[in-house]
Amino acid sequence: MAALSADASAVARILATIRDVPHGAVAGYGQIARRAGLPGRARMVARLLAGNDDPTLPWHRILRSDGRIAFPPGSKGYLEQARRLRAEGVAVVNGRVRMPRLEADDLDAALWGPLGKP
DNA sequence: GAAATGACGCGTT
DNA sequence: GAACGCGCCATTT
Repeated sequence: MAALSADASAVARILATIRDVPHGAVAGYGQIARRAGLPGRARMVARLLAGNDDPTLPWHRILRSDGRIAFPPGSKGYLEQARRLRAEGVAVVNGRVRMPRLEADDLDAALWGPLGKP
């Protein structure tokens, strides 16, 4: 049937990219989308996580570009994500993660390797 | 087919 | 750094 959701290949790439984020590290929606070969589809990544059914998917490592938790402060998802991040050694203050800045730039290159650079 | 919605991003103020 | 506004993408009503 029918292609109900977005292309399965795109979804697979996104999920694979998320899974590639190592323990204790964080990444942004747009970052994931870009690495998955879907620039500008940050929202698609969010939608995927919203409907994700995979408990093994490290969704808690995905944050906004500002390094902030995407959930509204005080909500269940917010607390859950913050709790999980801290459990991995990630410092979360006021719903904001303290570190992406230094790694954000290096992250995609450092973890997954040089993409459009050198 | 138009309008509304949402785990987003970026530039401005 | 926070608040605002506009743009972008995909699904739903």
